[in-house]
Amino acid sequence: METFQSLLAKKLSEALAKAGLPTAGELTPATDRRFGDYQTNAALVLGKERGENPRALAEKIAAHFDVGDLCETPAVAGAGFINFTLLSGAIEKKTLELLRDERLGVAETKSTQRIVIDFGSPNVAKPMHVGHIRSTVLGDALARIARFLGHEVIGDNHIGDWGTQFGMVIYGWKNLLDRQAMQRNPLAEIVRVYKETNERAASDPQVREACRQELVKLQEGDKENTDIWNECVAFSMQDFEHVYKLLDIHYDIQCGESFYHDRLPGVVERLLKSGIAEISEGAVVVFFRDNPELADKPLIIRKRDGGFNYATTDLATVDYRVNDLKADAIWYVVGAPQILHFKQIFEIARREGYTVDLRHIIFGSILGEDRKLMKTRSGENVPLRDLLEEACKRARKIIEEKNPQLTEDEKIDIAEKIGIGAVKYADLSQYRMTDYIFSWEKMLSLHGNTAPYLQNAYVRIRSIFRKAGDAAVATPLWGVEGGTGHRPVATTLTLTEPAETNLAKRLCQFAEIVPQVLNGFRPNILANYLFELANSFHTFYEACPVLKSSEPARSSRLALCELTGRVLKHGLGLLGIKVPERM
RNA sequence: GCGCCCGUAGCUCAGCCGGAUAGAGCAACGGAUUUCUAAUCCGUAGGUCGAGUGUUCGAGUCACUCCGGGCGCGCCA
Repeated sequence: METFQSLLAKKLSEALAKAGLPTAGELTPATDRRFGDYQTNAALVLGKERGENPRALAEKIAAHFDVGDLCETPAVAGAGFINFTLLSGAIEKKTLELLRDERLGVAETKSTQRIVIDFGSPNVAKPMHVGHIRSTVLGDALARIARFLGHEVIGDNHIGDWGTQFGMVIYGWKNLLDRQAMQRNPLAEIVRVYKETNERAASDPQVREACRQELVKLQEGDKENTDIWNECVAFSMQDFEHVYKLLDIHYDIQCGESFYHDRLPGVVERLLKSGIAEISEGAVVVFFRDNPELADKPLIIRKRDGGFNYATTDLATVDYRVNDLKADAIWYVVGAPQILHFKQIFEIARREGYTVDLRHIIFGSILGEDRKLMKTRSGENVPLRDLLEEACKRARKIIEEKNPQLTEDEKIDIAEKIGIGAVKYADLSQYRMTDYIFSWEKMLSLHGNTAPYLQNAYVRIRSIFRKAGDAAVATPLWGVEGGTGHRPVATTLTLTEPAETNLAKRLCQFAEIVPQVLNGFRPNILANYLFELANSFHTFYEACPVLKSSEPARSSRLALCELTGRVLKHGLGLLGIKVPERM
């Protein structure tokens, strides 16, 4: 199914050809309602190229434009814009098509890729905290969207389970462990001894050296240290799993840093052999002398003491993902501070001849309400687990106020959908590059541009269908998955009220918006669209009674409700956000 | 010192490859509910897009300079 935008774009290039003009400019949604629904700047672009009067060119193009039953006669306006206004018949027809389409009009991509998405990546023996939200939630949303568009996605959790910190963890385990505390809350105790060791090591060189020795023993395969390591990983994984369950995050694979341990020597050897790396001051280093940007920024891939670092691991990871997983693209959803690191890694991969499409998807920092950076190390960060539970608790409180008659099970379920949804939406609705100001108030506010606002639109729709009963909504919706379980009786649509037409147009735009998300990795444009859709629905809801209206309006409006509900549910689903039936 | 990111309404933010008179939400103020969930809707007010130069039919968007904030730059990840 084609979108209005692509249909009009096609007609535009036909018109240009008929007018003897080359393809030029673009066809976009109108910037303002006054200008109709879509616009093109083709005449402006051509006017500039050929030194001709843009308005005259616009008139010429418009004259050759075959409107069919799609839109009104194109209008030339301003400096030479051509504006298109859809005919309501075309909107009605398209809306009916969408009702029958389980993909809601969204076309699958023509160039399917196998994409490894590296996101989340918490560290073992460190608590997951607010700083992990962005990578996890953003990566998951991108994975869902890419998958929906037809890509083959492999979500990979590159867990930090093999770093230098394990020297400290093992040292702390051996010297500082409180067995009783360990039984009560294993992860908390591991974190405690790690932190304490960290502090001791900072001031005591002997402790530092001891930690280093423990790390070397672990890397050499020492039995005792390996056992400790295994236990630490297992305890941490339990905590991660709990959080992932709450967040509804699912990975296809979880190849942490330790997974690549055996491959590291081979990476260094290969790079030395090919001359990409060289030995410098005892370490193995890659220089980028012919790259002005990186010329003074070499990358160490083997330390003087023979140890490997995360650069080595990341290089081995590229190998694995390309050679074993057969990835066409790898997306790293990792914070902005690592820009330089990935530039270096990508440059090495390029030198080695890899053609895989490597993307570093960066995002801004998480700031406290004081606008200062939330430190990730040895700070008093809110554990993610507590944060999410707090979100649910606060949602629960509001549910008790608004809807106390719900059953206990319903309240728990709804509180989770609202609380978690609020946290995710607060993040995803913002452009990823913008620094994120963490605020309980904002995150959990149930007013304005928030998940609960969108969820409420869905709930209102569901309420209508519950009230409508069997007579109005006899059979399931064409068995479509993701349908709301009922189908409107309408086989034709009659849009008369402005609120109806606006809502229908909005619904038609879903298919135009979703593919754009991957262009720049911006889930916020989908969030923004859904907010506008919910807004259009609420306006419609206020202005247009559904069940109390008479035919044919009643059936038409039920159809609009049905479709709105499905787009909201599916759209929020692409962001990893669930919708409740009541709230 | 070098590099990257950011600077838009009182606050939090949209604004994709340059397009028409820069948009939302919150807060403020004024309205709307015998109603399918008011967790809502409608309206009013609010701006030198950090500053300046340049590129052109056209700049929040591109280039350069400066100011302010953040991050990063050889053995942590």
